[in-house]
Amino acid sequence: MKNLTLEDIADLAGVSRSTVSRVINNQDSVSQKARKRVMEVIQDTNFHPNAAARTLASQRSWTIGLVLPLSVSIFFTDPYYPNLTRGIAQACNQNNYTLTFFLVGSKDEEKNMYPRIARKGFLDGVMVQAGHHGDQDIIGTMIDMNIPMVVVGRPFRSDNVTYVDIDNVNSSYNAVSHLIRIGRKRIATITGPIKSTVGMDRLEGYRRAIVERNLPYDPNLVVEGDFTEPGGYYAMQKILAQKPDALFAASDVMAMGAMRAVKDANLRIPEDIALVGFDDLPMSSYSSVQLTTIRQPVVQSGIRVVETLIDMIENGIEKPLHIIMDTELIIRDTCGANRRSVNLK
Amino acid sequence: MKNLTLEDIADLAGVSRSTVSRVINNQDSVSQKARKRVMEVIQDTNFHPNAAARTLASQRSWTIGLVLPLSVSIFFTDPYYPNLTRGIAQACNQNNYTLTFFLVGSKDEEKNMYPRIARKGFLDGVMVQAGHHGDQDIIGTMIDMNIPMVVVGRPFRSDNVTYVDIDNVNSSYNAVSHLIRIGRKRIATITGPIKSTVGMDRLEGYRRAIVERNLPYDPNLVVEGDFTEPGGYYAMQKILAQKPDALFAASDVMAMGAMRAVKDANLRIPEDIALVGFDDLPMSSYSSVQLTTIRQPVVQSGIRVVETLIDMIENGIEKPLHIIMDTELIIRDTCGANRRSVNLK
DNA sequence: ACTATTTTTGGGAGCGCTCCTAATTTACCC
DNA sequence: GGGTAAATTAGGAGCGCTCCCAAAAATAGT
Repeated sequence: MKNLTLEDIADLAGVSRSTVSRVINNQDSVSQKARKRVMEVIQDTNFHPNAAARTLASQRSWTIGLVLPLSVSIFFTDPYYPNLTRGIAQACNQNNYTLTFFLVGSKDEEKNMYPRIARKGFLDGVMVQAGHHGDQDIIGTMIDMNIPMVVVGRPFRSDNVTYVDIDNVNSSYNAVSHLIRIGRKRIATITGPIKSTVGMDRLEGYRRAIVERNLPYDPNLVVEGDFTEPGGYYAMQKILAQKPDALFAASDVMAMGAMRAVKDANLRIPEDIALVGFDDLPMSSYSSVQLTTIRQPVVQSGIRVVETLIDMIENGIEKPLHIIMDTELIIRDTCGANRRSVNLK
Repeated sequence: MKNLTLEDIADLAGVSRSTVSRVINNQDSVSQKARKRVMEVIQDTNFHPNAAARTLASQRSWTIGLVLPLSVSIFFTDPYYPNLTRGIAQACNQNNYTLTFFLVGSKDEEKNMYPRIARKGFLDGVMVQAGHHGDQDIIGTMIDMNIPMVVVGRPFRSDNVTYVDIDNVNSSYNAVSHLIRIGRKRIATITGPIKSTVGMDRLEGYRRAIVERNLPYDPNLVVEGDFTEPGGYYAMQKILAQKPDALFAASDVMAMGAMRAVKDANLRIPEDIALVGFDDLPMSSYSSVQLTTIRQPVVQSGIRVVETLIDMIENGIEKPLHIIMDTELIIRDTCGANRRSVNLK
C-alpha cells in the first residue's frame, strides 16, 4: 500500500493539491463544497499529512524539547521531575505540540547531544532545566543557535534568558520565620547542593530569617544535602550532634530522610525537633505525622513554561522574561503549630 | 544569517553536494582529501544538516516515541516510570535516536493524539506501556498504521505483538512461597488493579503458591490496591481486621502504605506481620526495617525495549517476540528471614 | 448585459536533503 | 603509453508538503 500524499487526496476529491492543503491547515477562502468534499476523502482514506514534508516546507515542526542536563539526572529520585514533566506534557497536548525528551546521562553524551538538539528543522523551541554551573553549556549552545528557549529554574547567568522559577529566598525565609515564630531557637538546615541556585537561594532565605530575628548564625547547624533521602538522613545525623530544636530541609525528600534519622535517634517530632520541608510532595502527607512544608506549584510551572515558550515561538522573542510562581506555607504536624496554610506573596 | 545548506558547504569545500552528503553520512568512496576538506568546513561553519529534509528524503526520522496511555498517567506517583524512562532515554542516546514522549492525560486527548503519533514522516517506531484493556486502542492504531512497536508489559491481546515483561506469575509465586517457607499461615495480599495484566498475574502467583502448599485460599485476605501509597494503607487496614501474619504487596509503594498501616495499628514488622513487596525501589532500603521484595530490572527493561525496537526498525519485523526479563527475590528485614538474595529463573 | 470586484482555485517554485546514474578521474597492468 | 578496471565525483530527480501569484469563477454594481 503506497503512502497517500496530498496530491492523491486532491485527485480523489477532484480539486488541486493547494485546496487540500488549505483545508488541512484550516485556512479560509475555500468554498463550502470543496471543503466538505475534501474532508470526506480525508476521513475515508484516513489520511495524515507527512510530518517531515510539512516541517521542511513550513520551517515549523510543532515540536518542542525538554532537556534535563547531567546535573539533573542525578536527582531523578525526586518526584519533582515526574510532576514537572506531567505539567509540561499536559500543556503540550493542549496546544498540539509534541514533546521530545533529552535526558543527558553522562558528560560524554553532552558533546553530541547538544548540537543534535539545536539542529535546524527539528525543534521549534527548547526547555532546559537548569540551576547548576554545568548547565551554562547547554544554555549557551541554544543561545548561539538562536533557538527559542525557556529555562526551568533560575540559571546562574540569567540576564539574557527567559526563565520560570519560584522565589526561593523568600519562600525559605518564610519557612524559617515560621519556626522562629513558634519559639524555636536552634534551627538547623539541610541545604540543597550549594553549587546550585536553588541550594544557594534557599540557604540565603534561611540566613536572612535567622539574622533578622537576631538569632546567632551557627555554621554547624548548616549541612549541605543533595536532594536525596539518604542524603537527608546522613545530614541529619550530623546535625543531631549539635542538639538543634528545629530543622528546615530544602526539600521534602531530604526531610523524609531527616525524619528517619530523628526517629532512629529516639527523638520526637515535633516535640524535640520541629521540621519544615520544601516542595509539598504528595508523600509528605502520607504519614502519621504529616510534614509542614512550602508548596510550590510544580505542575503549573510546567504548564507556564510551555505556554511561555509557545508564545516566544509564535509571536517572536521580546525581551527576556523572569516569571516567578507563587508558593505557599502548608502548616501540618511536623512543626507543632496548628494546621493551616499561608499564601506567600 | 541565512541557514547553511549542504550546497553551501559544498561550495566552500569546492566539492559537490553529493560528496558532502557522503561525508556526513559516513559513507565510503570519498577520497581522503575531499573528506578532510569537507570535515574542516563543517567544523568551521558549525554546520548541521536539516533534520526535516533528511527525514523527508530518507524516510527515516531517527526518532522513536514512548506512549504512556491514560491508564498509566494515574500511577505517575510510582517511581517505576521515571526509572523506566531513564533506561529508555539512556538507550536512545547510546543509539543516536531521539525520544519523544506522549503522556496521555485524558480520554479526549487520546482521540487526536493517536493519529498524530502514527503519522508518517515522524516516528520510526513506538514503545507503548500497556497492560490494561484501555490500552488496546493505541496498540490497535499502531498495528493498523503498520509502525514498528514494542510494548512494555504484557498487553491483554499479545499474540501479534512484541513485548518486554517479567514473569509476574512466577515472581510473586516465589515471593509468597518464601513467606510460606518461613512458616507464615495467614498470608494476605494487596493486589494491583485487577483489570490489568500485572494485577492479575501477581495475584495468580499468590494463588498458586497458597494452593500448592495446601493453605486455604481465603478471599478476605485478598484486597485490590491501585499501586499508590494511600491505596496500600487503606487496603492494609481492611486486611488487618482479618488477623493475617504476613502480607505480599504487589508493589513496593503499596508495601510502604501497608507498613504505615501496620505501625499505626501498633503491630511489629516482621514479628507480627511479615512483609514482601515487589519492585525493589531504592526507597525500599531507606528505612530502619528494610523491605524484602522482588527486584525487577526496570532500567534494563527500558534498554531492552529500545534495543528491540531499533532492531525491528533497522532489520525489519520478524515474528512477534515475547521477551521476559529475570527477577530476583531480595530478602531483607521485613520478612524476618536472614538477608540474602535469590535469583528467580 | 457588461464591467469591476471579490472569492476561489491551480500550479510552479522551493524547502534541504538522499539516492541513483552517468561522467570523470585515478590506479593499474602489460 | 594505451587500454581497462576501479574509485571518486557531479548533478538530476524526487521526497511531500507550503507559499505565492496568476488564472478562473462567482458575485456585485450600474
